[in-house]
Amino acid sequence: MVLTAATEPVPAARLAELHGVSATYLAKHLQALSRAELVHSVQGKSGGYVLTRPPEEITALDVVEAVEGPQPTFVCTEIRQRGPMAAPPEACTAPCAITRTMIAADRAWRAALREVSIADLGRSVAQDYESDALGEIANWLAGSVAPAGVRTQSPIAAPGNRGH
Amino acid sequence: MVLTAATEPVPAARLAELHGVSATYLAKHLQALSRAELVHSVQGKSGGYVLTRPPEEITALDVVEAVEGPQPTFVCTEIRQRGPMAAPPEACTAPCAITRTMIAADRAWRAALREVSIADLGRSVAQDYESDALGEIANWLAGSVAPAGVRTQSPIAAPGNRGH
DNA sequence: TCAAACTCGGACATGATGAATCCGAGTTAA
DNA sequence: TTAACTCGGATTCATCATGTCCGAGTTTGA
Repeated sequence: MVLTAATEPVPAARLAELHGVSATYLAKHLQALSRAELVHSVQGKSGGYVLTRPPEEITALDVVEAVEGPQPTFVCTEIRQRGPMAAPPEACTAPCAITRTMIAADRAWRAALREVSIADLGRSVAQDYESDALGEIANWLAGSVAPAGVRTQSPIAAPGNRGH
Repeated sequence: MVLTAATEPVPAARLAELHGVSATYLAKHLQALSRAELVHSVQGKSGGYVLTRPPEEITALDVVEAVEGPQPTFVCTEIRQRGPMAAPPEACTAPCAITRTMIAADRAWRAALREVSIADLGRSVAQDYESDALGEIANWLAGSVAPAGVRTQSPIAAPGNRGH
């Protein structure tokens, strides 16, 4: 969402400073977004990350699947094929009833995430704070380029910042 | 679902034998179902677990929330309140846009699970295998009561049965 | 042309959560 | 009264997510 406001490549370290989180860890997830072709990484001295598509064409589901993986959250262990009443393997070609239920719920979850785009999220925050927050962020990204040698240091991230 | 077919209390060990899984571990989750008031535990010599409600009134969501907990799967870490562009706490009374999106998806997931009952699942399996599977299971539960001392031993559960 | 500095990328420790287990308290049936 | 069998909570272990590090590659400026 921040990259929406940026006009030039933004380094991972800059994003981490903005959010007050670990730079190396944020980089890890940005790599996932890069693998998923959501952002394009440009290397070199003034490199960073850029969106590959307009924010209207990036859904929340795209982001979640990029970092969590596209595989469904429920995996069946086929206990129906175990124990004294085990069903024969040839009768277990299709997923079981419980699996079908979980898969259906999973689809509903993904469908809901597919409905909202990054652009939608940007508009939502603007409405929440009744100010052009993304514009201010864009300013901060452009400015605050510390002169050579002196780099603005972000405060230490609070321990135990369990994120998702 | 198995308890649907049973007419008498079923011990956790018996259920574990039927499914070919660890008895002690299955017991742990049955305790969760007991805490959630989905099953009632009767102690003593011929004790076990019994459903507290007719299977039509138990949804898949009830079971999932009983074992996973009712709290939403997404927790916000409030990174908007951190870093140089941190939003003031008084502006953060309501959940942020991303959190709202995740919560909405979570609701959709739970709604899908709420639509299917344990009774539905039982009918589904009967249809899947074109046989009264639950009836056969009920028979196995009633019979196969090994004479004193000799207890039918289930095969060792395959290692790495990662379940959900 | 060259060199230096800055970028991303994948490989490496650590901590927390879930998986699997054990033994004790309580109850029932004989 | 006793004895056996049940569930219940406290404990240990493995796995995954979290957090970190250093090397390969590229661009920019001199």
